Amino acid sequence: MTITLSIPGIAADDLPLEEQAYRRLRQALVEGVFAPGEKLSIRRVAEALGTSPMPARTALRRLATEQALDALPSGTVLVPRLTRAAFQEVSAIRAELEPLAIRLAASRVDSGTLDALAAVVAEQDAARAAGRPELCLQKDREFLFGLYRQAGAPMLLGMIEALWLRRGPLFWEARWIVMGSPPEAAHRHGPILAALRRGAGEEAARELKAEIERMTAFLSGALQFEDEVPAMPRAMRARA
Amino acid sequence: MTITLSIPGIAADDLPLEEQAYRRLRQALVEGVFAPGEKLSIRRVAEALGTSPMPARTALRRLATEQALDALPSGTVLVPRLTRAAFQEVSAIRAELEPLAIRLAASRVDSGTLDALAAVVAEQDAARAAGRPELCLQKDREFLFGLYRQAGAPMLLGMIEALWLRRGPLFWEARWIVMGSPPEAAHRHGPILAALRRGAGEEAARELKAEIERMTAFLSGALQFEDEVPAMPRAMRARA
DNA sequence: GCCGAAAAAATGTGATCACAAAGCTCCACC
DNA sequence: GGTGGAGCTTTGTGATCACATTTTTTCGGC
Repeated sequence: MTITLSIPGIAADDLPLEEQAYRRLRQALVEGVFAPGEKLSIRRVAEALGTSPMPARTALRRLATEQALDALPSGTVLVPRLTRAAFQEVSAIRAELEPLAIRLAASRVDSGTLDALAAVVAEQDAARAAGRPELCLQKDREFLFGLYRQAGAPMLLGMIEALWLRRGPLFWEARWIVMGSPPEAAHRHGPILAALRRGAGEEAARELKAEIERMTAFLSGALQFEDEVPAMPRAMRARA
Repeated sequence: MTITLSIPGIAADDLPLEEQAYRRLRQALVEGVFAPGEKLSIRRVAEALGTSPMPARTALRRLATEQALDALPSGTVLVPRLTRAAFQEVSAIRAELEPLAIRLAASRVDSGTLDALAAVVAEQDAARAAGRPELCLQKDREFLFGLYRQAGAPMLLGMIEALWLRRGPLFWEARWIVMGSPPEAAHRHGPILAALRRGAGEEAARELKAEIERMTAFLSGALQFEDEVPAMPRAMRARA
């Protein structure tokens, strides 16, 4: 029962079903649609996606391979619980890789791109002032990845994306905390931009590293992790 | 036509065929069985493995996901050519992540493990003296990963393994160069061990970083990369 | 001899089926 | 009331088939 969802000529989604499944699952993971610890069975996901089990199976395997999902020895795959240790591990790796990306980008970025990034920072500040946390986080991501893309290092970019994916659900839950947090916990991208304009890549990298470590310390104190929650809520959301 | 290759009770390879295919392909990649740029079709690999196309397909996809293989837009997968830029990118990432692993391991290793690692270093020196490059590289890997495992950081370990996998074929080709190289190009693990015994994790990390950067600079000058070879040999090895 | 179009082969994708193992349910029995 | 096991359900795995697309080969024409 294959149902074409849109006119084949117009649609941009002529991608393989497996790719669509992968992206939708990935998006759902970032958005925190699934509860940590929830089992994702191939057939259930396939049904939710309206496809045969095959694309779902491949997509789930891909996500498990990049550790965005955990795999049981039986083969069953489930949404990982981000423990405190895992959060700190992800943060420690970020604190090494993202400054490296900044250093690489520093010698390649042009002033036009820096202007565009400055605009993103301004939009982020506006979003924060307007009390729109999800837009604020989106702009934050836009700024950083816009910069990382300039590094011209595709593998590094992929690894950083995987880290963000892993951290995704937790960070999404934490957005309200971030909004109501004291000023010292807010991202400060201005100094990074300033350093880059001066061509001081090393300094920009140090700024970012400090920012990540500051944010990690704050969240580490503000968040309650999966391994510290006595009872698991176990939400039953089958949508994908 | 499913042929059980060994007695089900005794064999340790009761793993899923997909897992076996994945490991064999991975091993083959590290050993440089495939020529860079060689296309690996699902059916050909499946035939070489003696299975149906399905496990081969999943295994190839997994390897492509972790960027151990390149994927064409058509879906065809091929052995990546390690360009100079890619080699330097991998090295730059290694120079950040592996020292981090050392730092994390520093506060957790016990002296017994350090003794065992010292033995590995001794074995490596012996292998070098005996002119056995493959054993020497094996011991090198054994030493470093033995240390990284102590970090208690599974994601980090997985990322480092992926980096080594990507670098694998090239490094394998380079083993003769490394053997005949001047002393300043040889790995020096002694100082790392010494620093760890003193509990100076930061110093050990700096040592390793310097070692990786030294090695990178040397290989960068000694090796001829895929993007710098005028004609591609295009070996036809179908074995898996 | 060389270029290009048509035919043929090969390839990736996805659906469906069969099967074995793991998990769960429910009821009998202690 | 608690426990254990039989039976059913669900799950992952792997094979096979059909189909559309891409790639290669081949052959005709310039």
